Amino acid sequence: MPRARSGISSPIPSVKFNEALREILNRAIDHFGPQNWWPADSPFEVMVGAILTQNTNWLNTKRAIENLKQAGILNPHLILKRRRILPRLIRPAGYYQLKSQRLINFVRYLIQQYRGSITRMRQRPLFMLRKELLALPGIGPETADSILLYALNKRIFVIDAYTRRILSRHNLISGDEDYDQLRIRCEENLPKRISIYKELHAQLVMIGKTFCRRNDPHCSDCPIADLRGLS
DNA sequence: CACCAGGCAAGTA
DNA sequence: TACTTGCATGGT
Repeated sequence: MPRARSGISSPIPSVKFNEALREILNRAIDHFGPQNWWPADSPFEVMVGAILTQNTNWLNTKRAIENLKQAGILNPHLILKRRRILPRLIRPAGYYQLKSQRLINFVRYLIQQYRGSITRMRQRPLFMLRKELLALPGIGPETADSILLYALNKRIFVIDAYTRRILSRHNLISGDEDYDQLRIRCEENLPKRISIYKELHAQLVMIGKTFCRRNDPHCSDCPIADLRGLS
């Protein structure tokens, strides 16, 4: 029997949730093809992208990254050295003052703790890194986990607005879980494989961008339109 | 024109 | 703890 105790709603039994995640992943891959995220030429570019794309359209983020490449400063030391020109270069990504400072703080951390070496950074265990990243200003849970999963190849699942909206609209979660509750619930119901975590998050973003906008959900030809948890 | 985008932090009560 | 607001550009 489903438990409904003490006012805490538990939308769906776990045994169904894992099947739902599997089904979402399989159907999305059928529909969109494998995404092989994160789209970037280097782990450092992933990190920069993760910060620049906060609440920002990916196309605008790409423009900002392209500007950094064009200027030849897409590495920790040069970003620090040329920090004065950052706002102009990353302008298309929006919040450019804020994000310039976030990038500067981040590369300072990378240089001071790891001499700018991502290889050295990767030696450190997952949850020590997560704690360090979350202590930096402007690095919240989603940004931290994106960096950990896609730049450092650590096994942690990324929750974003699309993930929450899609699972919520399909009644697979109640929607009021906090970030870590939702992350852990997903991790518990997924094969413990980094490649699965990477691909599922990528596919959820594809579904979200294409079929599950804030307003205007044209969910008719969405590959998971018929998936529903609970009732 | 309004609304949105691969968040986060600071302020308020 | 639970809301609200600022940050800002470019697409639809």
